[in-house]
Amino acid sequence: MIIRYILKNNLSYNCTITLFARKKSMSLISFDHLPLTWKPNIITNHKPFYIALAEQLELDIKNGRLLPGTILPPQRELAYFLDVNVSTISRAFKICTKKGLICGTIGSGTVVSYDSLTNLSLIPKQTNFPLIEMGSMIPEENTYDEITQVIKEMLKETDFGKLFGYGTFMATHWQKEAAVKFLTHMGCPSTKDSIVPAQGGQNAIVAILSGLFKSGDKIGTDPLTYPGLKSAAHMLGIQLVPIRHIDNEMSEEALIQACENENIKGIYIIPEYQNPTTHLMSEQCKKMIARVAKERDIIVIEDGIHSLLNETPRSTVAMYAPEQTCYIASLSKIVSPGLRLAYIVTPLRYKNAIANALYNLNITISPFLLELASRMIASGKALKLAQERRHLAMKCNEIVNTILVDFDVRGENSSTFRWLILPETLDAKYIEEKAFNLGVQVYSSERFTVGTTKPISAIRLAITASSSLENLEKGLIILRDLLHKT
Amino acid sequence: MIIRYILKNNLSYNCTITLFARKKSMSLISFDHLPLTWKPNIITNHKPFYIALAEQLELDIKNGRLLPGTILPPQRELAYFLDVNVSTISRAFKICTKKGLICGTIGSGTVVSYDSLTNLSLIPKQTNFPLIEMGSMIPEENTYDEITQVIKEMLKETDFGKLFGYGTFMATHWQKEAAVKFLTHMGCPSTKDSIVPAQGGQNAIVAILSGLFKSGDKIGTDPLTYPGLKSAAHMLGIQLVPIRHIDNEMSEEALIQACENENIKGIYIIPEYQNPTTHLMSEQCKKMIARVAKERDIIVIEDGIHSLLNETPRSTVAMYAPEQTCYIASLSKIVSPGLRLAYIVTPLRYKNAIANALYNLNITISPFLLELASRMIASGKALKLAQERRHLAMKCNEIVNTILVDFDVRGENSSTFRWLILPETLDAKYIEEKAFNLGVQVYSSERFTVGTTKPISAIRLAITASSSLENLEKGLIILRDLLHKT
DNA sequence: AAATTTGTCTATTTACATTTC
DNA sequence: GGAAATGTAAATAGACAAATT
Repeated sequence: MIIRYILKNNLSYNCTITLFARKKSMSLISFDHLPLTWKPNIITNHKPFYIALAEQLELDIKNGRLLPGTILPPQRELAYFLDVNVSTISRAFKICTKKGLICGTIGSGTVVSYDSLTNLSLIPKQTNFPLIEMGSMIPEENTYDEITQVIKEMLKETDFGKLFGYGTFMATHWQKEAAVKFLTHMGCPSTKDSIVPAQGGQNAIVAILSGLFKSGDKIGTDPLTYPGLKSAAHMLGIQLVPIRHIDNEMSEEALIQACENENIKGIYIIPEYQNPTTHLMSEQCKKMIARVAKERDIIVIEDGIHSLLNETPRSTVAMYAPEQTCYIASLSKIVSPGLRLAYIVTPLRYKNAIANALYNLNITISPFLLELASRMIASGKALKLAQERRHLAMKCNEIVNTILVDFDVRGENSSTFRWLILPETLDAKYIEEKAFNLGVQVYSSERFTVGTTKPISAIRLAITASSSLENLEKGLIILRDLLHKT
Repeated sequence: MIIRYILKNNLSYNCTITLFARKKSMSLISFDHLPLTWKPNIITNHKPFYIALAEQLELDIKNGRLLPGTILPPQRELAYFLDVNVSTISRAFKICTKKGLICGTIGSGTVVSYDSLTNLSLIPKQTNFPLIEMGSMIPEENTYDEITQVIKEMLKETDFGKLFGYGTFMATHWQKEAAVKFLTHMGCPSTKDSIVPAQGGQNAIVAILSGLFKSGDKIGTDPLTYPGLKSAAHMLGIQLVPIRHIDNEMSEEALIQACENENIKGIYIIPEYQNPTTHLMSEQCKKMIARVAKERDIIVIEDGIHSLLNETPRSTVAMYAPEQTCYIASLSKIVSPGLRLAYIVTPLRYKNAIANALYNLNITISPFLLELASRMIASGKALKLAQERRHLAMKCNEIVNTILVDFDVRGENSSTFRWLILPETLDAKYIEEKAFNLGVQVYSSERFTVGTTKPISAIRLAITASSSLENLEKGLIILRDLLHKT
């Protein structure tokens, strides 16, 4: 049996003793000296072997027996060790790959994901001690007087009550006009026909993913990206593939490689104020992505979530490759988080699929909120709120720059969050935990990691999330002292 | 080879000639006389065979070459005909099963689904001629003065603007109290801890499905059910299994069988005013479902979408099996469709999973709409609207009963829709088409069918959807005349 | 640059379970 | 009630392709 294996697979181990030891039936020989990084002990319990193996793998990862970054034994070695076929191992690994626990590359092996231990969802934790929130990107407390004002005006009109009927599924003409206007400020060209409204940015992402992709499809992303995309993709069985960066941007070579080898069907990007790195994508990179997308006919999901932090509109990939790009323009972050509204700009060929997905998810959106948003935009109040948001960010950033002057904190002064690079010796996750215990919530790089890219040690600071500038200052000082001490 | 096949499988065809003809290599012999119901012509085009086969099957169904109800040849016969292994056929069939195109039963064979040709989504069609809407269950045009009134009151308060901030993710205490009160009127026991708000009933369904089930899981349903469930399940790769009825209700035997053989993880039911049959579930059946659910530990998704059409609350499965049941209480149909709000009552053990799923889908819901809904409920205005809705239904039903007196039209007089049973000789889908051409939109039974249950010929009439009683009358007369004529 | 390592995919073998007759 | 018909699932065999050495 061993001989057969060697002959058939042209194996050339030079240690025959080891080879002999691999045969399970020779149970007297101990396996202890074998160099396998993982030696699962499978008790099938009448379960199919591949399922039992997958469960054991998951357990061992969750228990910390297998740490992120661990390279698992080659499937063939495991197969031999466990006396089953390679395909059986492969099948078990595939289950865990779909769960985002591991990630395999031909030639290099299978690695335990770096985010396998972080909780995917970023639901703000309930604590029984006061917490300075710099984790979730919840905009500051605000009274939103402009919105109140607009609602008051709306109430004067006789048709007001009708806004609680079903409304037109796809928005009225004038509402779409308002959307087009809004999108112009984000640098995204659009027409009334290309716009579909969704219940917020996350809802838009889920709709695009579920409408244009199917379970098993792959989407390229930055090596660190928005966790909401990760959870949505995970929910739909869509796999994310990190595209290697050069100078903080996707490298053309890596992108093309992902198209050819991984067969990705789309990419997700946040060109302005990338989450979490705060990076602003260069003109050149936008054009490169547009070109590659056109050449390979892949779908670009361009998330303009922070685009209005730019005072004047910058270019978009949607501009350069309108037939490839689904652009998401959310109002939540910029105008008001309670508005739960986002516009999707889609090429005509994808419109039906996206509209259908939205119908499956929500049936329809609130006509009241849609009308409210449209009026906020038409009246210019939406942009005014964006302006205020920028001003607040500036103020917060002054504080950040002062307190964290000794550190490498990436991000423009107009950014509502910053990216604090830690010395390589410091484990970001450890700092997140320590900070939490000191009453400051921040999120470490692991939470944003895609696949098996080992994230640099860094922390995202949502600087406009805390309830006051005083709190921000307090939180930053706690963080600074923690870093100096550690 | 043939001999081997016969020996191995103990086949006992008594016509050797036929058997000989099955061998592909004997290409001179024609296959024309073979009794296969489907003879695919597979051109692989470098695609894997199983994928090519699945695509061909889908094409042939969509093209009408394979009609709903057609029994496909046994997998073994097809395998023989195409000279491949049974498993290859099986794999191809599985792809189409997941798409809802076919449905296989061990022992009985594989059948083309009856809803394989109907468009899953019920997005109201755009027409350039006036259409009397009796298809989509869109509530009538209404001015919703009560809502306007409540918003006016809300505006007077100083904190109003804060309702456009992020709000508390899971609703405030008093909002939950309002929800509990609302749920009491629906007969569903709840506590503040067991309630999670979603953006409307459909959103709630998607959240429960994606939070508690995974791709490949099976859920039992009525043989005819709400199409929104079908599309949501389809989107998530969840398979629906029809549970056979006896006297218009799920039969205990069939339910237990589905648990044991199909391994269903849950069931979806609409006990009050079942969509589309209008059936009110008996006390006995509710108790039976609760008992079986407890015994087998399956999840009951109880959709109370029409429960408030009952003047006084009836019992719920949630009452009898609170640890098994996720109850959905939507405000859209009863209070106002523009409100986009539903409450999910969940057993504690499922709460986290559902909350997480909702976070993945929407991040959060509009605090403004949540507050508005809570006040509508607390002030008793919500129930008043439900009352109005019942009254309107009564008025509409009088008209229905008068005009369609010659027909078998199921449903209480308080129902907002009715179920028109057609003579077996009439094809419901044909009537739907004809009616549409005459300017009346109705939905035929095929749209509600799950799997391969051949639906009875029937049509759902959404009687409160048309814009006026006159229109309803006009539409019904057109329909009556059409039926008399055909 | 060639050989080796390594993950992945398709198709097959085999066993199994349920329904029908 | 037992045999046949029928779909399904697990594990295997073998080929393939990318990455590493």
